Amino acid sequence: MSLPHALLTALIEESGSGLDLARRFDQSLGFFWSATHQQIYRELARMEAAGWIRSQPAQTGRGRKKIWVVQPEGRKELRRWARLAQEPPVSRHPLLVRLWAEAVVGGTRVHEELQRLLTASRQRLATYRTIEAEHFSGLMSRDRQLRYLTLSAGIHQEQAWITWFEEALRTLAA
Amino acid sequence: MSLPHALLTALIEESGSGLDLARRFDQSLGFFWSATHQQIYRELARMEAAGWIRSQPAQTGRGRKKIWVVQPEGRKELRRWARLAQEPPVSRHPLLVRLWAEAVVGGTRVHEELQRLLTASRQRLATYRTIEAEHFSGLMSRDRQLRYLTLSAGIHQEQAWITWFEEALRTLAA
DNA sequence: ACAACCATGTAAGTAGTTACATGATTTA
DNA sequence: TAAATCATGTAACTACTTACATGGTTGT
Repeated sequence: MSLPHALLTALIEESGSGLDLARRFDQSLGFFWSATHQQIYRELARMEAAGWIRSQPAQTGRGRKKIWVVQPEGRKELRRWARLAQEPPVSRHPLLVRLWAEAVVGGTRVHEELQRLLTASRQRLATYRTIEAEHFSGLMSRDRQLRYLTLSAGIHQEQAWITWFEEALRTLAA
Repeated sequence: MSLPHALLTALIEESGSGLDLARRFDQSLGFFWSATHQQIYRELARMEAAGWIRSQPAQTGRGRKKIWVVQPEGRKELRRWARLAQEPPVSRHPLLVRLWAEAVVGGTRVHEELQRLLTASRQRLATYRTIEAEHFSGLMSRDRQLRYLTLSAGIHQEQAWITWFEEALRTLAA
């Protein structure tokens, strides 16, 4: 599981509350990782129980904001995890099932869906390009280059999908 | 959820037992969808309860082979589902967290992991290319072209990852 | 008869999603 | 002071994974 380690990394970068983290995952980090606040709160509770993080101040109960700070044990755990081999996630894209169903039973109007997903991919790519131009242009430090790589991965993936969507639309049009 | 609809499509293509399906998902279908036999058996039971499929003959209990046949209700359900809009799955690749951790705490030896994943991607791509040459060469019928698209999606994805792995390795080497 | 394999299934646990509940703080 | 918003949390559910159990068939 990578979520707790994503949270540890985020908190080392900058301490914050559960909602702060949820917002960061919704915004800048969203292009390569996502998590809802429910998931985050549950995970933070587990991480506190494990002694990886501590809340500052140690308030309890609902509604009281907690700022989470990573403890030495948390850094140790992150270093341990970050050296393990991790398999790439299996991707199960419903569109591929739909395309297969089109081949088997037909009449699924998959053309429209391809067009819709192509538009969405182009928009995501445009967003990535904007972030790229604003935050990752010119000469970059090693640290900055490493951060850029996560964005670059998203760009490569979207580009691959866009090329494939176009190919698929040509196939269906023929 | 797409698994029951993937199973319906597979069974319309060719009726078979749960284990037959598991083997098909392990082999040819594996490059765009995967499911373990436990998942498949549970889903088949639900699909039978819904009246989408029926076993031929209607044997019960452990160890007795059941050949599943799609009922008219099942075809209807597949057609219904195949027209719904489906969002692409959010991809959470642990490697991106690791790369981010490398930027934040360092010392994660992510270089080795990138090399390992690059090799694995190259092997998968080679497998896809073999399937492509053996089953999808020359002029293809529309049906065949549609089936090729699922393989083509895998090829585009792997190529994108390979390009990105190489870029990431260059960045880390610098 | 018994080993190997084929085939179906149960149980327990992890991860993620959706819907809802509740307390605390800010602001009109 | 009431509404809006911030913030934390519970509950229930779905999908997937891992480990194990059990019956049936085939070959020696």
